[in-house]
Amino acid sequence: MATRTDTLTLEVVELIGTVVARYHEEYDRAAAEHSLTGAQARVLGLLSLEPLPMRKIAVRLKCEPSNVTGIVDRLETRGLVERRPDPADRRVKLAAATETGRRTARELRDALDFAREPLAGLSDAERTVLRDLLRRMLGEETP
Amino acid sequence: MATRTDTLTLEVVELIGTVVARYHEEYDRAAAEHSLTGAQARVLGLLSLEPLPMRKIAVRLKCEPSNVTGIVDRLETRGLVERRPDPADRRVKLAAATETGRRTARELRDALDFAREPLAGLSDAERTVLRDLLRRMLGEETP
DNA sequence: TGAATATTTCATGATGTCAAGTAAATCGGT
DNA sequence: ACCGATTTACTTGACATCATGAAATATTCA
Repeated sequence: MATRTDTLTLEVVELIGTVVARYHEEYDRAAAEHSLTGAQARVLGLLSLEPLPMRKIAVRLKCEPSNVTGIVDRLETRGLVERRPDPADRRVKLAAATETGRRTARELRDALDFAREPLAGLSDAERTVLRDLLRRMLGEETP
Repeated sequence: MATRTDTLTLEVVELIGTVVARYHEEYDRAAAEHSLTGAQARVLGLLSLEPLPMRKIAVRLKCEPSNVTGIVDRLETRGLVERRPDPADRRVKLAAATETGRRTARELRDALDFAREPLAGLSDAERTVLRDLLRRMLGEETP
């Protein structure tokens, strides 16, 4: 059984820290190429899949709804997103990506090669092992 | 050979995204328990290992030196960090963790169970595989 | 009608950038 | 070795973004 401080475990923890750092670097760099911040890119990515009420964006981002107002404001100013009324509930405003917004989101996704490219160096079998280990690490049961 | 969009690769990419999100949740939660922000906790963690000039902190954080001034200011106000002159170069200010700061940093590290605890569910052999796969993903050669 | 919900606005603080300023070290020519 | 010019380290100030929380408004629901 591993102690809390055995070398192997600490090594893996540090590697995960590096993965996290690398992921953010890549994400922010890709966003910056479109003059977007990380938060804006994240919201735009969500809205490129489907329109969402402000409330749900806040839940996904794990932040206060009042914060989302500003982020969507900035995206809307740049014509990447628009607010629509929800026909079913007049309290709700749906934020939806515009055509320009969807195009930008697509370019962003394509630029996010951080994980994809290095994974090309692994075989299918290795990728499968990695997937299963990550799943167990995250407490998801292998289906 | 994997295409850019094969299911397995996308699955792994998404898992890594989840790992990143989980990591930050845990990190910020642990920091918040000590009334620290993520950035403050990160700097305190660095300084608990060794005193560093402001410049080097900025390099580690990949941000502007002017930003570090504020973060260290706040840590200093709370008595967790102090600024010392560098005897070798009077332009330089060394930021160093105080005794209180080192204790806080230690508690923070102990609270960061995100990666350690779920890793306990993996065998030594599995951890070794995970370590090697992560290393290759990060482009580090296995020593 | 009264409670709960969705959004916005405002105040505040932390973080991030950039430009300008001060102090100290270093470099190059004499 | 000296001195002026450049570089380096840090801070300050102005400004944008992100984050929280409290209060205001509009709407829905019980």
